[in-house]
Amino acid sequence: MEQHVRVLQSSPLSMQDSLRPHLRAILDTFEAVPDNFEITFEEPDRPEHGDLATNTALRLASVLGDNPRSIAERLAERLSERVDPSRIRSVEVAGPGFINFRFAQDYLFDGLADLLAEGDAFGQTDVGAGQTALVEYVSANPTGPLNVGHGRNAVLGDTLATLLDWTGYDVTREYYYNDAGRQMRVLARSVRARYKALAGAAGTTTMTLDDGTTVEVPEGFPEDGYLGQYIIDIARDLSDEHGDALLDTEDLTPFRTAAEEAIFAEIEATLRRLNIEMDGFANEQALHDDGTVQEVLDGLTDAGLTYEKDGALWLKTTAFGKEDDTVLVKQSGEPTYRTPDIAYHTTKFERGYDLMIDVFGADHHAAYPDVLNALGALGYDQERVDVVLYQFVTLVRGDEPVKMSTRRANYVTLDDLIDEVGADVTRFFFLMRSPDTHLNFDLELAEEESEKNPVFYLQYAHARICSVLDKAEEVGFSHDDDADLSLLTHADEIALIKELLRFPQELQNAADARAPHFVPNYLRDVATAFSQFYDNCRIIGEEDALASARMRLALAAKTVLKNGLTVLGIDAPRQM
RNA sequence: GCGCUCGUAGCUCAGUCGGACAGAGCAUCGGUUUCCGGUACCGAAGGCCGGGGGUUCGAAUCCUCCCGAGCGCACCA
Repeated sequence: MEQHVRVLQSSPLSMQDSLRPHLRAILDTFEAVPDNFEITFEEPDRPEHGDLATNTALRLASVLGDNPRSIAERLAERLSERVDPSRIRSVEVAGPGFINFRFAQDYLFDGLADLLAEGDAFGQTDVGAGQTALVEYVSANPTGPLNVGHGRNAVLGDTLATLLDWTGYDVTREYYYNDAGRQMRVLARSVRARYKALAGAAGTTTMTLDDGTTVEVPEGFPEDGYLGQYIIDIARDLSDEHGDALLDTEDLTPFRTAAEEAIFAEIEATLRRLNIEMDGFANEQALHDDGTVQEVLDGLTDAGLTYEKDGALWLKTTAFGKEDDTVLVKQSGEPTYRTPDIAYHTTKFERGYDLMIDVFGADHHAAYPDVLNALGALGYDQERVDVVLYQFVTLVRGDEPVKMSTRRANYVTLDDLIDEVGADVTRFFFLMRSPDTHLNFDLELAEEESEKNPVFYLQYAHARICSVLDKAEEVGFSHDDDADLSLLTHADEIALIKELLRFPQELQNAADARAPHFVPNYLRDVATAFSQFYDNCRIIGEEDALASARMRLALAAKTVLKNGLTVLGIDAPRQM
């Protein structure tokens, strides 16, 4: 905890924490104020409203039956007597009854010194210390290359994991896939048909797709088989390795295994390009093999939540408020995807995670409540599972939507996207919007390496600071850590310091709200504040003491940009 | 029909405990450089926050009804 206090010492969060007890003590002297009255602070939008504000008086008006302005006056007067003048410069009543606080400059300089001392670790907090978190993401079944939607999932999940890591959690990144169901069977049959065709053991036939067009496929190719070129490549590899030896085998296993391995290798390679490395993989088959799936079925049955009908086993989801019950085990004896999914989640609980986050596409929204409710029925605390849903991605090029057909596998793959715009831009564009909004990914804008492209604005600011610091050192200036930071009194210097000190809180908010997009938005503000400072405050040419102090401030800005981009998984280049 | 997400400037979007005159980027128009990276900075213009009703001292934010968009509503995942 000592670490936590030290890290946050300079941020507005700790200022709130230090002001709150004072205000609480004052409120305690008012009979009518309930003990559980919540004291809240906000960071005002406008500088003339100070650095921190509270609406306490406004909210007490009805409770006390007095006008908010006069309540505020009384509170402010007593607060002024209590606060530490080395941290708070002024306490004022403003507007309808807000109490505005202004930070003392020494408080800012101390914060800046702390920031510089922490360096690469600045921004880390330990509010999650001692807690473990599992983030499940990507979780695409290995039936083909990752698409653009998987990309949003992957980048969101990865960044959420990093955010939790930076806020103190012990984080595990996990990828779950279904390797036991129908999809993998269709995949194996698709490969087998291609393999037979390559060996000359199958003729060709035509198949009509949903859009009315026809394609040539081998005889025996599944109705809903996978049409991509990668299937043929896998078949060819099998043919090279085994010759005709697999022609007569009825067992799909060699085809399935070969496909799974080949496709997984591709998926992992794609993820690696995006700086994504999973800690572990979990698969459905293992849950069947070790009996977890059966335990779940037994548990739900013991809870009285299942029944048999039409040869299938049903889950009474109506008991959770749904319109219809849903099938757990099909007539065929095979479970639906839901059942192993519940089983998988029980393994997360059994492994003892305090927090479990699932990243799912919007198309899952109807399904996950069943999983959560089933977990609740099995005695697990569903509050510990948090589902982050993201809306779909549309690729556009200027005004033109990019047409895609999943069926034909002629969609733009995630690899194609990375080839076209690069990993940094890919990550940034997926992260800069709220998961809740439908994402328009503009390839034209993404490819533009100019000021129009927000990721370059941040990278440019970082590169520029590196360049300026190098130049200043070349001509004989230095930024010792004993520089006198109190020389930084220009309005743009103060504004930049305040912006930089918000970083730990900003990461905290992003982690708490599961909202990675807070970070790109914040970093843009940092880059803007730096640019304004840079425009109005020279370094080279100033007297040594001031130049040193400004170099320290530039270094601090560089640190925040670098750390922020690191959290986003994006490179912070020294030059563009 | 039901459910989820969304509807904010010309475009793409912030605004996540309801707060003080609604923000950013791009696009448009205008300005800034003897000087550290102008891929920058400053300014202007641009909004009945989809619409109606309600709660509140106060609503883009909460409730309700309507309109519109996307996604779901499988013994597919």
